[in-house]
Amino acid sequence: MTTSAPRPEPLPAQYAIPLALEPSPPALLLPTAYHAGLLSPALSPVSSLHPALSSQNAPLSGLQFIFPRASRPLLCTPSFSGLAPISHLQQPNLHAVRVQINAAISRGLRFESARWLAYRRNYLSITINVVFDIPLSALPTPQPSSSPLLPRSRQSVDNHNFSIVLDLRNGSQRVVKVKFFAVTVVAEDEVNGRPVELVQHTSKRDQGPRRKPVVARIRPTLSDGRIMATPISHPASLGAHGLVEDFIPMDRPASAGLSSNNPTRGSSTSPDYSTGHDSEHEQTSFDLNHESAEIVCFERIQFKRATANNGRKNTAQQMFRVVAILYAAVDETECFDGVVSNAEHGMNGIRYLEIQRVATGGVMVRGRSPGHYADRVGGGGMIQ
DNA sequence: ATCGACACAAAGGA
DNA sequence: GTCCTTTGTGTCGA
Repeated sequence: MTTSAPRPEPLPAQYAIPLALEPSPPALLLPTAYHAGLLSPALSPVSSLHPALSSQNAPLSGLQFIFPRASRPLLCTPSFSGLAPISHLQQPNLHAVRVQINAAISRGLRFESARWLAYRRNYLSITINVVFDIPLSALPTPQPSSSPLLPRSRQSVDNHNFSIVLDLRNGSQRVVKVKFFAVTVVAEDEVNGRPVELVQHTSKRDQGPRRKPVVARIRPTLSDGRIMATPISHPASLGAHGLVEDFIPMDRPASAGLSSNNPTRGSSTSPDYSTGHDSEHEQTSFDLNHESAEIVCFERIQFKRATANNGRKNTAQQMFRVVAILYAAVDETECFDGVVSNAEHGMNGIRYLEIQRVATGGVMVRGRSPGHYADRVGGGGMIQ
């Protein structure tokens, strides 16, 4: 043990209560906090949790961790603030659909010296949960072809129950049916909004590919009277914790996951990036696994670069923020040049329209080892 | 200074 | 106990 510092000690109790430290609106402690109703008191808790989640759905005062290795400093998360929707969803009956994106960084950040701190080389886990807020009276008719694998309390909801209102340059609007929804995570400079690259590793880390975080397709699911967004996944991609660790990238056919010989030894669930076409397969060809939770979890995310001027006095400290984005995918043919909305091209005639995003406040990202900063003037990893 | 690559070590699971 | 996987981080060179 001459080259490595000892494992970090468990966080002192005061660090495990970000609510008391976070200056911005209340933050999540755990993904399960969504289900405890902490984030959205107007919404009822979900009862159809995956056992791995529900068994740990203890009161937050117990500070239960849903991830292993309790010695890691986990589960401090800055709050994500909602911004104004960029596009508007509605149902065919013109009922407006409000969207709530709940996101948390459940691993990889520390709260130190009154700011959020990350290390470029350490993994982040970012969880996203989406709730489509529709009055019970306006709930769509469930699909008759709902998967028999679904728990009785859940039924998939046809994406075509949702439309998006596109603003056109000529001032008019156009209503387009949603083919499917997707979420992703990006980062940007807190001051100027310029993109900051994130990378996602496989469990092989340096031996595997590094990619941008995938755009994870999700499916609206009627769950106990609410429409939640369930990650579309396949059994091999479910991790040991019951959380989804891997998603169908935009450029991977949905059917590939079912036939891939993705090893499931241990908790390793390496994403398979080898195949490469987009798919417009409707999710009906891809039954929702009954173990899926209503949480998308992006594992092994890293900042590609550090913030500038870390630890230098009399210089402007650069800060990054993490952004969770909800997209609605529509047919490119329906989305002609007059569309004002923020759109990104997918493959095979799909265009991703941003519905809404939520973002953290500033996060300082250190590029070197913790020991480097601990040795600085002030010691103890002082940031100044 | 930053960042990628290589390496070692610690923790946990099989 | 061993062996393997995962991941934090020390170090070095570009």
